[in-house]
Amino acid sequence: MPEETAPTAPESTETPKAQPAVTTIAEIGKHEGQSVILRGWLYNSRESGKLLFPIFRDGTGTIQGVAHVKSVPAEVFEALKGLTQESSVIVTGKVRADKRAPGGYELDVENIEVVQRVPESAPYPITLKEHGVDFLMEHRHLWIRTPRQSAILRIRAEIMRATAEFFDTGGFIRTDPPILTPAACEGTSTLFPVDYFGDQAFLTQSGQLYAEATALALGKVYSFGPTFRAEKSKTRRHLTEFWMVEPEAAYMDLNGLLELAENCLAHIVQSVLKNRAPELAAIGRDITKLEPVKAPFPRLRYDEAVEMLNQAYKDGKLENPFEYGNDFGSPDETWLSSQFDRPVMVHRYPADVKAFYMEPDPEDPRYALCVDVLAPEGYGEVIGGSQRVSSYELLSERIDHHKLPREAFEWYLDLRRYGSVPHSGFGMGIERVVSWVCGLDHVRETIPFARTLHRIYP
RNA sequence: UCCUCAGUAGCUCAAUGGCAGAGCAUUCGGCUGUUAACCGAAGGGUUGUAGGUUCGAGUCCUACCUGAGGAGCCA
Repeated sequence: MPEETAPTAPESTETPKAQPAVTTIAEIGKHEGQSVILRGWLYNSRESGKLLFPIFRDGTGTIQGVAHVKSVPAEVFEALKGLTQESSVIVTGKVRADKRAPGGYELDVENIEVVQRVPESAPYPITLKEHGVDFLMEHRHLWIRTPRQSAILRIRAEIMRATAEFFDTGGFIRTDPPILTPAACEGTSTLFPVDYFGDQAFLTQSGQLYAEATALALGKVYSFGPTFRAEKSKTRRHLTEFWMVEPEAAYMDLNGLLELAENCLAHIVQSVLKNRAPELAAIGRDITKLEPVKAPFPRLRYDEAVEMLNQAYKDGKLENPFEYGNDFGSPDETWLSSQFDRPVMVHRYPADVKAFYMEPDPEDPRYALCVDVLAPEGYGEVIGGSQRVSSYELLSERIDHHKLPREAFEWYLDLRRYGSVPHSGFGMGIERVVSWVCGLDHVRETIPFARTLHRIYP
């Protein structure tokens, strides 16, 4: 955490005496008893006659200021009195510990410079009162200023940092795939078309196939970037643009992949617990639900998971019976994941319901060497991965069988022509991980500007 | 694409088929420890759109528009 760098205090060409230090609200405890400068915004203010209680925020937290008509210069009192919500201010004040303050400190205001005053005629639209989701999303550019939303975005940043740290320190080389692609990677999802100098191109829906190529070049790799799905999904788990991390490793089998997935998620969750405890508290997250998230995770074969679902149906815990051979539906995943105190890894699904590039289990080729990792508390799938088909003949056959455009996959087949090896990888949806770690009920709050079926503004 | 629900003041919501309301926000006034501060007053409306039923529609009917939640598909 780098210290705040030197201020460019725009005021005073006067006495070059000892200037109060510029600091942040998060660091304010280090300056108890001293005068400091905070640069931020007016979050809210309460007024009681001759006594004003402006609440400031600066992106790192909030702190209540106190200004009495007799304790500050008249022009300072006037500037503060009736100051509008979210006006930007540079405030000087003395830090005082106070048991009544939620953060432990208050600021006795000494001076204030109003950088920009929000006019009364067009007041800040987001009040401290309740708002509907649609209104908040329409004002997302302002909604992210609220303590809860900024805490979520800080946790998101920590999750992304810890993810990169996990792979960087684990010998994985970051090799980002193209975002503009010539054809469907998996041939299933709906893609966003783009005009590419007169040719049809698409926004990527997965970097996996490219990661396979870089893995065979560099050994262990990962990609980390945005992904696009044009599916008309309208649920709390879907975005049309989301961030995915995709590790891929040569000579790694399914067992290695399972270990990688559980270690990755455990590292992420433990990092957030360690480095973002105040933010977790700010959003009211029950951290006893996160503390058990350590390797090893429970592992279930698809067949075992199906048995559990059948029993749950018999016991009346599930509305609909599960039909063997299908992929799990959303209610099935929700119920399964809620049976464990940490993510559960379901592996070896029937090959028929899985993607064409997944390696069949040599012990029983009706099953695929794949895994879905389901987060607890009903959050469902956060990771999907598999060992990849390494045989040229089998992959070639699968491409034909799925009626994929063969010429678009020639380069991918080359990976099996020239030094093919067993290799594995997975994709992890960052927003779903953030949603689970934060205990949110919708992924749209996990990214600064969510792109959903009916929203591309702001 | 399918199912369900919702659209009334800037925001959150009320209103039995019978005068369009409240809280917050804004403006004005009051208040020396407030915690979404409080007290008093004022301004603020084409009830999503278009038709229909009715003496009378925010309310009932039809269509459409917009959005939300779920299913499917996925991360």
